[in-house]
Amino acid sequence: MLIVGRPRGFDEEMVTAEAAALFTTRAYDGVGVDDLVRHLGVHRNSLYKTFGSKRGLYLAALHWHISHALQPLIDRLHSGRDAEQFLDNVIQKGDLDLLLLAAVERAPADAEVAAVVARALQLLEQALDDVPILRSGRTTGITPSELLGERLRVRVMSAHAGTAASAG
Amino acid sequence: MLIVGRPRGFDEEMVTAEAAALFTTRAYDGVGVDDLVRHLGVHRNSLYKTFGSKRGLYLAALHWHISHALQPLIDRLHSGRDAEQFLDNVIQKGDLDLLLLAAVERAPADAEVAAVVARALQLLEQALDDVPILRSGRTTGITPSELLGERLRVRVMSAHAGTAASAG
DNA sequence: ATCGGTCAAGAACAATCGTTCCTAAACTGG
DNA sequence: CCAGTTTAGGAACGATTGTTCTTGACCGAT
Repeated sequence: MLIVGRPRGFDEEMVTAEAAALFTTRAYDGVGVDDLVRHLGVHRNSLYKTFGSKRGLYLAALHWHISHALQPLIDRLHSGRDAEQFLDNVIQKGDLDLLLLAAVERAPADAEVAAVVARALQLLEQALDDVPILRSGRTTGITPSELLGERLRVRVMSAHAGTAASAG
Repeated sequence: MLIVGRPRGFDEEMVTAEAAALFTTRAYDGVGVDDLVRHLGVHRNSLYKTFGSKRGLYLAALHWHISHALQPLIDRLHSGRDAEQFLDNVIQKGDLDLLLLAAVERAPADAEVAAVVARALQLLEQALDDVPILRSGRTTGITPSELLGERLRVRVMSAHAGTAASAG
């Protein structure tokens, strides 16, 4: 027994990570299965065999995002090491953009996403509560709302930057 | 001259307002033209004749939202009348949710939306800067980021509420 | 009453959506 | 080498996407 069959030609976690990257750039409905197949290099059948559905892949990507982007930030906040750098990466580089998109766009339409995002925000809030962060010279608390809100603004300005440089 | 032809069977601004309501609940790609036709009571041809495309209708709805939801808030902030009530409606009732969705989901994909949203956030920031708002007993400034970020959180929690009442 | 114009109603368009089916390929245990 | 099991490849599914075409209803001016 314990017959395995043909081995996989892809790394499941790597595929999940790249799917997360795709779902970060465009919204859920804006990413087609064709896009996923193209960018991930994995064929339809394998995706459906592994993740069950497009939604399953999205949920996997969301969980990966929380484990590999949110959790490290929370850890740093609790330890105090490089916390500011991580927070800056959230705001400037968009390290939590998938969570941001899930919160604004997906959560109202998908109850499971709403639950996952709510839990994530709760964990983030606890981490931010425990460790007041040095912000712009003053020691003050910062909430998940402020963090994601600030990221939201930078994201919009970044999208606007490439459009009109001379506009007021 | 000045021949008019058959009169319209719908109010353009009312249709724009209802479209705004639809684009607030679901994301842009999540709202089909069929949905618009169904909920607005206006037929395809009329929509395309009036707004040119689905995107045109969305942009009209976004502009309407800014004129009829954001601008009144800005006016109240400058006059100081009922400002807190309006801010609370933004956070609790989601009076700026279309702007929130446009900022997070649509702006990165549509340059014109990015420009409109950036301008809107700029106007909101000026209004919030001019008039410090009394918040939770303390007089302190509030930024658009904090406002929309707080709304984001309430929105997620609201979506999560109907799902699991006993979950921690 | 007839023409020029706009609007309404619905069928129809090609394209894309998420998903499934079928067959060949690649591996392990007998 | 053959049976058994899993993945890869690609065509194909019905449904829905945004958009356009066709036909007829309605209005103001001649």
